[in-house]
Amino acid sequence: MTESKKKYRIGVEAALDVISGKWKSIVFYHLATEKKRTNELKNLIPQITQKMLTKQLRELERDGIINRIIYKQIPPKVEYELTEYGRSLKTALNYFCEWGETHLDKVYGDKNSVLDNFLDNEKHC
Amino acid sequence: MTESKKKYRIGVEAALDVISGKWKSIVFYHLATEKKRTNELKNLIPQITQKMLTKQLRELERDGIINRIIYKQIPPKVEYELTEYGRSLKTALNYFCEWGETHLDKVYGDKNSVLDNFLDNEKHC
DNA sequence: TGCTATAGGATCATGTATGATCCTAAGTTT
DNA sequence: AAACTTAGGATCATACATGATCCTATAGCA
Repeated sequence: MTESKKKYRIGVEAALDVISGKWKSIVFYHLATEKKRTNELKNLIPQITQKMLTKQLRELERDGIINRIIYKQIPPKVEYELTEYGRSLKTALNYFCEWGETHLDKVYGDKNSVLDNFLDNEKHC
Repeated sequence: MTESKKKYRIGVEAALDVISGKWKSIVFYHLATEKKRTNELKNLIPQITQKMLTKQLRELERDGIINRIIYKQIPPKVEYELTEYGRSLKTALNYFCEWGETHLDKVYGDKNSVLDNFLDNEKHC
């Protein structure tokens, strides 16, 4: 996704370029419900470093998935939200999420033994 | 996907572990139509090295996505086919593929300028 | 005997993604 | 004036994914 005119063989490759990686799907997930400030995201994903978070957000922005909303104030305030285009990814990701949970059930007997319970009160998919 | 009891936050992460990587989706795609011998796959994906192909196939097999069929003969003959479970990924991947093609259209104006035409005669999704 | 065909193992090299740590700007509050 | 707050840049280190190249087993056939 970085080089100009990278070659793809099937659409899946292009989609994976946009959403794969260690953090992107999680960031997407959190933004899917509503827009969030940088620090909110950081708190929702404690293990991510500042640098990685920024990098993922930049790439998602470059790919048109999220908007970056800058408030002119000190201390700085920045919010991120899904774009309309980003929301169009939801359906596909939802199928992926369902399949993934089924897969975890299959591999571990019970998906809840490996799914962090940080989202207990929300739906995962 | 390699460690035992890796932690996930959402199902998407588990699904991505199974199908992301530089070659997996392509291998899956080729097996989605019908089973293939190792060398057939190698020829369909000329850029992949023998080592990488074998590695992807082993991982897909470990994750229950494909079957490895060994014919007891010399020279060796091995075929790979999607399992029933592997076929259950098709729907989700199809959505991903459609979205990916749309994305390429959006980014490059025309997806066909970046999609290798090695599949001209077949559907991409 | 020596060659071919097929699947894949072994070794070493490189590239890309991720991570840890420290630094900055500039208003506001004390 | 000093400390606080927030977003994120800069640097250096490491881990993991991918790649290039060479080697092997074995039966059949020329």
